[in-house]
Amino acid sequence: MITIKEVARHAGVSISTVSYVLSGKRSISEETKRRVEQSIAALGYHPNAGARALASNRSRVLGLVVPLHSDQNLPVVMQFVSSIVASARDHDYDVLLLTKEAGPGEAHRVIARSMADAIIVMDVESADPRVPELRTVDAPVVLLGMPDDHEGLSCVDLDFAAAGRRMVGHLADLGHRSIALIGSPPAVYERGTSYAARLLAGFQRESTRRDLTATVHSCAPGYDSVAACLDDVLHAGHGITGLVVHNEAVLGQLLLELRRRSLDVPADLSVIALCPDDVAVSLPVRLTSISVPAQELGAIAVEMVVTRLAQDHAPEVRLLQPRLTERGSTSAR
Amino acid sequence: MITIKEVARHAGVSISTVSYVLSGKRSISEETKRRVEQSIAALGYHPNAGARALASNRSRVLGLVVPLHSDQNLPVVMQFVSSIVASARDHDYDVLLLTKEAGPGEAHRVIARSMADAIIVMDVESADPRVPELRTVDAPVVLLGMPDDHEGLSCVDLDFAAAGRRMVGHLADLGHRSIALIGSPPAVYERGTSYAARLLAGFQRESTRRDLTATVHSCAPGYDSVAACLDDVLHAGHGITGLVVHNEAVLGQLLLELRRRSLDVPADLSVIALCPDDVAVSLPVRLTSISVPAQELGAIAVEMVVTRLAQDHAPEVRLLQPRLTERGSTSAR
DNA sequence: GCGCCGAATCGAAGCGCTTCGATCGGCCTC
DNA sequence: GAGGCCGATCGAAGCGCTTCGATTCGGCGC
Repeated sequence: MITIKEVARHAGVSISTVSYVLSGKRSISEETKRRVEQSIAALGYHPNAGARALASNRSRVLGLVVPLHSDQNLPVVMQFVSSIVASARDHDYDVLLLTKEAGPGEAHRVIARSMADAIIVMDVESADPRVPELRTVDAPVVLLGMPDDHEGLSCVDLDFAAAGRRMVGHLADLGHRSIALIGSPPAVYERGTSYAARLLAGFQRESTRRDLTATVHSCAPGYDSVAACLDDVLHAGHGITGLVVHNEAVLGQLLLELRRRSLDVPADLSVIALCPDDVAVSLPVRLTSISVPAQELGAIAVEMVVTRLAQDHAPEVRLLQPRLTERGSTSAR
Repeated sequence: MITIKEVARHAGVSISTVSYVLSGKRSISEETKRRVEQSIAALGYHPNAGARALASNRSRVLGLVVPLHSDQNLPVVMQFVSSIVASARDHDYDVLLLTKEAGPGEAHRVIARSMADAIIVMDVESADPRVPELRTVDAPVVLLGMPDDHEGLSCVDLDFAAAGRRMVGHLADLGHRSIALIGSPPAVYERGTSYAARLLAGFQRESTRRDLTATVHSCAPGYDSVAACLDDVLHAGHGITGLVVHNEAVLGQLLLELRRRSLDVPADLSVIALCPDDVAVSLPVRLTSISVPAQELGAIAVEMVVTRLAQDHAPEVRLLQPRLTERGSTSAR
């Protein structure tokens, strides 16, 4: 193994000079810098991470708690992970993979052992049992998702309430007077998944404000339950003309079922969904949608963590405003 | 931060004694061990990972290269990751997340800096460009998947050739004389994805051996291309009665299309697939299938890596034998 | 009773890096 | 021309751990 000592000897300078060339924390003459860099390249030197961590008290590693057994949307989970890893690398951090399933103790462990400098937690729910534990972690923690009680913690999330309002507003602007929300399976609401509840609240608030007739239906995946749900929605007698869907798993089945019933989208029924863009464009009908900007949220989470590592900083909640993309699955009434 | 020094003082022993209690590398009297353990608990001591890595020259971290932008099967990717992380933790290792997308240099980097002790690479393809680079990594490397040229590298994978033979054999045993393989999209074969080619080879070999009429069809996802593919399969004039499917993405669409054509499974057509068990059971027709035993493969990969870390060990290829689960989607002819 | 052995423990030397103070010229100022 | 200052560099003290002798001590064989 090539050490800094050998680089120093090769370049004819002291160890500390090499270190300062690497870190840029003191001024070094151009000439010396060049020689050192040449030696580093010539010898193929790579600083030892353990030694660096020990001396500097910084591991340059971020702990990331990922839901691996998630019943949720895997592509979105992957998008988050991928943008977090990429952003972390941009800031010269590596990512240590912790699993939600292994429990909240993991975050403590890696921080206590100085394996990581900070923690990012994905898939945080409304009444997430991990939150109290996370509050006691002695390092910056950023949550992706917003628990009800986020006192003292930093969070990043889509503004689901705004998304709910926005989708209702979109339909209302087109003249729809009677709409329905097709939400997540009952289990999701019972679990108190934060975003589902927030979207629902936004949906209802805007419906009331706009004086629309609005019904709410939670819907389990599966051909039969989708059909049953649709029966509910359509035969409630409200003459529903607009559908807000917040349940990616059933989108495909729903559209198929509509087609089977010879209901045209958007002529007979306008449909707007909250789902990833790639899903919205790959369905039998291209859907007007709001997407979860996973890339962006991940990058923001990393930035928040990095900021807090540089200097301490009060906890902060950042809610990203939804962006709606029209794709023709909604039309004026 | 509590250090080993404070533990030693608290327990009234030397630093090295505490270290030996922790590592068990020298014998320590019961009495002393007890006192030290009490002190550790009382003070809430956690060994500093950087210091440990520096002194012992072992990070107790595994680098895992994950395909994050994979167009493949995300649930399976997740199963791999999840079993690898769990197995690693069982062996007291942590997992550093590296992405396939960031390139093969990442493996080099983390090893050169001693951030990880070994590397596990997922989603290795037939002519994987990463392989030559990986061969030069100065640490144990285990591949999940088998490149054509795996000289000097350790690999773990399902025996796809055996899986192909087994599925053909299953249909042949039931009396089918004319069968078809519905394979992956053309792109997968062009990319030379190892497992697709190996399954195909097994399929063809066993078909020949059993003297069956066998055709091969690659199939892109999407409602239309599935229908077109099915036209190909059925109207080729061979009177096909059995279908081997190695293309998880189209399974659902395929079964729907069969239903649309009023072809009953298994009365009119026997179908056997290679897909995860949960997919096999959640489709409109429960499928007889061979699954990719991701859990097991991940665990084996970790074990191989850990073994090679304990003592060096020649490269080795481990191919797991396929297990077929009957679910009634195939019947005698 | 002496030497020897093994079990239990200690002390100290690193592991490879960061960082703080000190040093050393050269140059500017008055 | 002395004093002061600043940029560039060096030396050494850790960071918290592992590990290799060395040491101590009680018991054992003869």
